[in-house]
Amino acid sequence: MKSLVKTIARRPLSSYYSIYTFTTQTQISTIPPTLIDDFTNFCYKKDLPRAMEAMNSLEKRGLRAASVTYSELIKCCIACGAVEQGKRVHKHVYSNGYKPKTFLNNFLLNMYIKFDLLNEALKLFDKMRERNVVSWTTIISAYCNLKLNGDALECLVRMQREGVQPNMFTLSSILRASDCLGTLRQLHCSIIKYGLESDIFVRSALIDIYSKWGELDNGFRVFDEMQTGDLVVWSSIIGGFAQNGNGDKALDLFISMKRLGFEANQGTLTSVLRACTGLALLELGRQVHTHVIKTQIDLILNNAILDMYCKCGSLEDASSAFKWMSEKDVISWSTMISGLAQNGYSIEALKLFESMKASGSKPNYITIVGVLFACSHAGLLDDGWSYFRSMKRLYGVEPGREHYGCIVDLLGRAGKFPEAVQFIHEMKCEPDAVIWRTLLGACKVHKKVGLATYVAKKIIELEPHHEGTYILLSNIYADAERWEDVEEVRKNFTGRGFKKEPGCSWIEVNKQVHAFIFRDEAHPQIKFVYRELNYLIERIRRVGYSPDMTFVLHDLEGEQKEDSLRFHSEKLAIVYGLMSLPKEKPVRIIKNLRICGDCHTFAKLVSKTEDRYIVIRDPVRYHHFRDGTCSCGDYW
DNA sequence: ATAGGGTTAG
Repeated sequence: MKSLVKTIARRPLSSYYSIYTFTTQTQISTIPPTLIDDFTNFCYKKDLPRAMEAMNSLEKRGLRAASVTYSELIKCCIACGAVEQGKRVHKHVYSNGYKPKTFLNNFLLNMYIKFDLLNEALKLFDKMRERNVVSWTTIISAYCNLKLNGDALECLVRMQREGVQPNMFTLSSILRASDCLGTLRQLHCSIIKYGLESDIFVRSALIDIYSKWGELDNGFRVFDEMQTGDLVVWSSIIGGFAQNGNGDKALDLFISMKRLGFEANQGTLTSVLRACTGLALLELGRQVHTHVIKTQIDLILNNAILDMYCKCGSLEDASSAFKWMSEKDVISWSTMISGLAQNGYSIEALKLFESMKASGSKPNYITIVGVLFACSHAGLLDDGWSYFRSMKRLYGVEPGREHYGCIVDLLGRAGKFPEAVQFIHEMKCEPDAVIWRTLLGACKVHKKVGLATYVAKKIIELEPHHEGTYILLSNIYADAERWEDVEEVRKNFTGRGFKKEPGCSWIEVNKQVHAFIFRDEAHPQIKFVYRELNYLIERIRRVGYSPDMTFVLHDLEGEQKEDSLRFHSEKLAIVYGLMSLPKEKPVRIIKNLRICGDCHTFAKLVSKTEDRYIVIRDPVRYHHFRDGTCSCGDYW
């Protein structure tokens, strides 16, 4: 009403009367300035319903507010997710042949993108007279979000041909669209050319994308030259190392970041947890968990916590964290199912899968991998087959390499070799080295030397540089005491410039990691460890232990053979754990190579004679030793 | 007005 008085007061007295009479006849809304003011106020107050009403009234009278007012209203529609209202605004803005300014069009573009209406946005975009860098960036980032990388890159060319130069917004957004390293390098060149490398958004995007393309070195270079950075840049580089299996470096950087006074958020801590997961640092991971539990845990962080506990072999912690989660998504369920399966709790994993379905959560590709893995791990041939055969129909998931791999494993473990080979040939995709190596693993378990030779040849054709293949094959020959063949493989292996990676096992004691490397005597207490180990071997010899010589890679003689077995790194780590941890604490060992049969027997017997719970994580499987048995059922 | 990092398998 205030504005009404003002307007009227400015007019000469005669027209005051005429307006007054006029309004009483045709309702108050004919007085335009009031309406526009009200409209503006409603928009700024985010009162969508009344703003829309006011806009309709304006429209009826062919009136229009200022562009900023409309942009406020569009923001309001976006915030409320009001699609229909948004479209009405669009129509109104364009009514009576009016041509809105570019910035208002950009607001409309942005609105359609936020509403996932790319086509509407494109229709508008094509009609716009002027398209500035914001218009282009809006479209490009929409393409990037939809993973339409080609379209995004094409836009980058088109905009420049129209004379619009990309800015830091454009480039930080389009980096994700790199379809190969070449593209990435070209984009990086453009960034340098436009002098945008120091922008923190561009920097974090560069670090991230280099890391995703496996060239973290380049990402680190960008990071290292940094003068100014923020939490996201730090998180990108920490995440990069964590995702590329360099947990050490990730944790180092995390410490540097903290020293500079940055407070980690949930995103950063998710990466830190992933680093703990990779290194199997249960105690450090637990520390992160207890820290975040006091503040805030979102779904992604919670999932990372679950995974950390599973991969550190502590299913008790994982299950309880899972139970307390207020919200669970497919990833939570899948993590838990795979975690149980990998740790040898197949039945529990399958039960959890049933609960998942009952909860209404829809299994995805990865969930089914976990389910099939559970079946193959426990040798549940029939269940595995039936899940595999019905996955498409029941869950809409087309079988892929990983699923085929599980079935090959399932058949191989069951000793059904003709079926496994036939299955591989009938798969819908070309068998790769991973599939054949699965079969090779089964050959080892069932001592199928002949088939192993054939399979290994296939693998070496496909992947000549994979060390694991040679080691596996040589062990298969050693098993069969075919020493000439062992020597042949060894020659082939070293001839290609490989060296067998030394076995390394580590254990976390009192927030410190103690690593033991085969034939390495650097550990300060190594003498005591050896002494204890000898006592221990004597004790378990009495309950029937005799070193199993077939697990020595090279053809050595008698005593020497036993010595090299005796000092396998996991035995040293186990002994150290027994010596330094209280009896009720599990001895958790992590190692870089697969566990050998002799160490496996050793661990089983020790768990019995010493009455200890021992967990060993090797690169592919978990072994929980309790009371003389292992969760893997001696099948790995 | 437009932009960046975090979770499941292999």
